[in-house]
Amino acid sequence: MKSTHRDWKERLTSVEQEFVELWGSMSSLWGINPTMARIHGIMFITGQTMTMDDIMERLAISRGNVSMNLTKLLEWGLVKRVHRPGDRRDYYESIRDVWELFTIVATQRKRREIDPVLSTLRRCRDELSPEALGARAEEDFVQDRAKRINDLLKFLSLMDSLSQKFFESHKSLRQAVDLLAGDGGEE
Amino acid sequence: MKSTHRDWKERLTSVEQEFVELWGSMSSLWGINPTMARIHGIMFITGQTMTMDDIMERLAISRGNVSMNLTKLLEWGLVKRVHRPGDRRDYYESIRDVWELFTIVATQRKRREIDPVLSTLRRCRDELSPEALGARAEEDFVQDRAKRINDLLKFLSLMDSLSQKFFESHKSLRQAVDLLAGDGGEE
DNA sequence: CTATAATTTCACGGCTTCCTGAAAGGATAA
DNA sequence: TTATCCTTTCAGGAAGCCGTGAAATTATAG
Repeated sequence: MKSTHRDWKERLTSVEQEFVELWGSMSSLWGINPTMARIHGIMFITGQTMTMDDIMERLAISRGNVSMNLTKLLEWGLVKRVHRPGDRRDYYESIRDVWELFTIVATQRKRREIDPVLSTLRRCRDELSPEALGARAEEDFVQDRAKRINDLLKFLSLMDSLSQKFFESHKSLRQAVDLLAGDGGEE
Repeated sequence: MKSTHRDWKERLTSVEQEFVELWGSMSSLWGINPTMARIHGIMFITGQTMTMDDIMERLAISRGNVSMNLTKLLEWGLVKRVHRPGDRRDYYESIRDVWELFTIVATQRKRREIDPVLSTLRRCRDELSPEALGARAEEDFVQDRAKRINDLLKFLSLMDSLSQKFFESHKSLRQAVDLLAGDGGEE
């Protein structure tokens, strides 16, 4: 019962490690690369502000790698740079709030991936319109393709506006959920 | 005004091509590879049933590639195999309905990626519980990590059940949307 | 301004993922 | 059964992505 101090610290570290790997494997879901996710993960789970050297050591990766991925994380807005008086080094810390995290990821993916898809689809639609094809737009072949594209556009626009509404109301939704759920665990 | 026949057919094909490339570039959003998405795309946009040779020719890829990716598409349930009497070859066709498509993709991603994440997170939570760590679970360090993991679990479980409800009601939601929207285009 | 500390950039190499084409496997008709 | 047609499998190779480490750049202290 004496040497448990080292024990539980090691246990804690190994859980952190497990979490970081989990975060890394989720990266495809976020649309980022595994290392970028891991760097975020280690700061998120520990809640610590870290220097590049801390991260290099903890994840056993090179300085360049850390630098490049931190830059991306800053661009995404998932991580913030902070300074300490009397210390030249840059420190970094993760956004802490889960809802905010999720909102950022969803917003970025929408902007980077979904919006371009929508505009390409609209261009496809216009290329099949009577304005572009004249009377030939009446052909069954054309009508058929046009209908599919329109159905897609309708659907994606709907999803888009639904998610928009969801995120706009996320603060109140969150309050509601917190109230309803109390502090009573997850399930 | 005579030679427009070739013209508009080419225009149509080029729009189809554009769509297929769009579908390919969306693949990361779906969690599949670009070729798999393209194969699905060409069947979806044309609405045709196709043989392996049709697809090989249209996308300029090898037989083995088509075969492997069709197998995956069948596993996902995005494509069905159909037969024609008096023809030995296998024909394939895409699911037509946009909502069904989306439901399938979302369900598969959940099963393949989100569910495993949830169970790993639960394991992390249990490893930080008093049952596993004894009195050390009271330490601030541990409490802190445990809280983050619990917040995450709460959040993800909520999202999970929300999306569950969304998909369960997708038929009625769809009817409602169709009714409300009429046939009046996308925006 | 110079020296030093910290960070960023980027060419190169390693790794993973994907694709090809040929060979094996399977099904149908004769 | 054998011949023919079609599909699947898989070893090897190509292509793209990712990480490294050293050099270049930037920032700060003296």
